[in-house]
Amino acid sequence: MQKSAYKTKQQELLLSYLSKMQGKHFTAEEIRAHFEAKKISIGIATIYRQLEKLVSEGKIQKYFIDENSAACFEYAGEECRANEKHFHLKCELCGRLIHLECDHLEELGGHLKAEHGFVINPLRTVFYGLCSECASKEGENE
Amino acid sequence: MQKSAYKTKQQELLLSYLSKMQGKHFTAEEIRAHFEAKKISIGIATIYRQLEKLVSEGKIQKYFIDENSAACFEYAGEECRANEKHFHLKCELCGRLIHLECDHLEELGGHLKAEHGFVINPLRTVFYGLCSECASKEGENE
DNA sequence: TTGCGTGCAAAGGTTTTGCATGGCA
DNA sequence: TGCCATGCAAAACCTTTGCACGCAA
Repeated sequence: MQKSAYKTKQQELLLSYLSKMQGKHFTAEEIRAHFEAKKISIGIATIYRQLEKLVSEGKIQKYFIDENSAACFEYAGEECRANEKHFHLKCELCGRLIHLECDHLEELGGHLKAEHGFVINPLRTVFYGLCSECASKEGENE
Repeated sequence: MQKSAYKTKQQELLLSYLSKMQGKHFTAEEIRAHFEAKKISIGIATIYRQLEKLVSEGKIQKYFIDENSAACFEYAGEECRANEKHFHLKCELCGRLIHLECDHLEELGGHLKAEHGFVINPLRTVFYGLCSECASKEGENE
């Protein structure tokens, strides 16, 4: 299970970049483009392999935003990991991804566990719907 | 907006099949295989086009279960459509997809709207986590 | 007859994999 | 030196699209 015997430059670069950008999301391609802009070339395959490893180690998370677009990754800070209140909202109209911390959601987790035996994973769960701006726009038209 | 001027055999077959299988989920490929087994050949492109139309009409829903596997579709019964309490839970371990109706979740929708201006779409939102069985198994190991 | 829906094949995009090379220990 | 990680290219996968044909109205 412990196979990451070697430390490499790409590994470090990647992790340090992600950790500096807490609270933001990235696709594999965006990461590659970022380093390319800095004249650092990292193969896309390497990025995918590193991200996969980091996900399995719990250092970053992977989100499914849209099935036809690329997966999003985000650094999991220490606070964030132990946080049952942090959820993601995805607007179906404008595509915005919103971070939300709310006690009510923590409560929801407790309820699902107590009443339904389901242990929710806030790090992977995404709520779909309409953000406030798009919802009010929609309201005008209907 | 109303362009479905024509009724076709494939259309009927597809909708009647999906409506008979309420509460179950299908991928486009599974649908194709089902009809092939019955010696009825429907092109995969046609299935995708029909499903897309049915989704935009609200007759079926589309779920993102895993980003690297195919999208899942499910018939939206009348009761189901007007239902703010119907949510899906996806077990990350055993892969099971659970249907859940719960007043608490309806309340959650109200809270998100009132406090955060976010209008949740229950038909697309999937909660990830561990089902009761997998959660208890995990508990033993830890 | 008109034109939408179908089917096939090709294209599109994201992610994975095989294999030779390079770098860490 | 030994072996993991990298990089490139090719493959795999799901989904969309272009185009000609067939079928519904």
